[in-house]
Amino acid sequence: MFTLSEENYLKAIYHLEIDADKGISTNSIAKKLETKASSVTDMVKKLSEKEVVVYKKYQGVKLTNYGKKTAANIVRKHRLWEVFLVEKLNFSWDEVHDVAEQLEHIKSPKLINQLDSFLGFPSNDPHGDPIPDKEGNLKIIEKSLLSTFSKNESGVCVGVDDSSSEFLRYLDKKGITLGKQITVLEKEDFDDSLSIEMDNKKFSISNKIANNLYMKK
Amino acid sequence: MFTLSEENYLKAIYHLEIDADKGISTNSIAKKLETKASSVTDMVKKLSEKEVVVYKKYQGVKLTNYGKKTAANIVRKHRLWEVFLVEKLNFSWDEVHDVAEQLEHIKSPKLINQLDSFLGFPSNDPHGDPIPDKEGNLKIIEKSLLSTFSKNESGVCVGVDDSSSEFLRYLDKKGITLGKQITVLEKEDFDDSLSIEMDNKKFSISNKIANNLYMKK
DNA sequence: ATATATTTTTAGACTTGTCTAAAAATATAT
DNA sequence: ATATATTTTTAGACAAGTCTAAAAATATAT
Repeated sequence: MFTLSEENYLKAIYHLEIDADKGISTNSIAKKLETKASSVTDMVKKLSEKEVVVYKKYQGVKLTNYGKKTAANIVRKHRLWEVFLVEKLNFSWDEVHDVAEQLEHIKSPKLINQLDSFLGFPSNDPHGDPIPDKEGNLKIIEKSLLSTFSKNESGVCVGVDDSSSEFLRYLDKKGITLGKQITVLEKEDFDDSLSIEMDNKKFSISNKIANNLYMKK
Repeated sequence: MFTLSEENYLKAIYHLEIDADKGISTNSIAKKLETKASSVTDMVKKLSEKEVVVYKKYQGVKLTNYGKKTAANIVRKHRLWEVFLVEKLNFSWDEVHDVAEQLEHIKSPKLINQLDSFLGFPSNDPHGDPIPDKEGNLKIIEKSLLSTFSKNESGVCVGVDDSSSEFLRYLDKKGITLGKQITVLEKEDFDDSLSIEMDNKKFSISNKIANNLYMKK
């Protein structure tokens, strides 16, 4: 069994490992959890004791298989709760994160399995992120940032990189939601902004936005 | 804002105050929370600092209005989650307690209000206990223990006193659920057991059982 | 390759919530 | 009313998780 704090560390390391394949540095964990490097060192030793990470001084950490599975289960809970909040309790996608952050720590296998079934076994959360299965496996889908599209390319919005309230509310304002078909009409060289077409309407978005939108071609 | 531990103390004191009207003793809190009297003294001082209880050395504690409201809100959350687990996730009434004990500490007013609405604003939890409203008010209903019924008296089961799994599973086995009409046919003097009629069937139950069943006449 | 900067770890301290053992206050019994 | 028992509080300790400041290791730059 893991404490709330241990679970948060596991989840942070899990997320960091997804984009970086090498050992995860003490500092990167500290940054992600908004804590101090010294605290990370302390905790990492405990996690190593519990055999969820491999840790060698000054070399960073790496999740063991057991650690990966444990972390994936926390992420699974987080994302299922997010679906619940949006689908059943009328939360909008920019409001779910903080609550799911609490709910993910509830311990009850029955609860999460029943919730999964109640929600119809969803495969993605409200931000398009995949929900790990019971064994902790993630189905990675082919996706690319809208900012990488070239002129006249077209695709469907399947996810967001940044899940901050500000960004999500901006998307709401523009009518950009998961499932929307978007076509790049023009790329501006000087600021990398894009002219796009969506719902038969044309408008332009900045590079910063395009750089946070995942598309399926 | 209150810590998990503080919330548990508040809830314990709240429940103890419901049947005892005087100051709640250190020992009774310790017993309820399965902790030591010295720990209770420590915590009670903190709660007193936070103005949720009035505490005088050796005199026990009493919730302030603010404390009562805070505690009622935790109970409200607990009972709403219990309804959710039974009605939506197919938990049986003997399985909900431990999970609700965790869920009651989730902090999000929107969550609990939406949950309330999603459940259709229930007034009682799966054990028949009333759910406090947003202001912390409890609607106390008129109810009496089946053990106090006299011969030929009849009523509807509206709650249980003991919510232990063992007791609830016994009731399931006998088919006794909330809403069932029960008539006392006979009272045995030597062991205070009752012969009752329910669903056109006659059977007998011990005094211990009758002493844990709340009825509405 | 050596000096400098950065990262990581260690050492020691602090907070929260708990405990044991002993002291103090209150309650009970004869 | 005095002795005895019970309850409550205090004092001091401990574990978990965090922090600051200093030391040690590693990385970077010229």
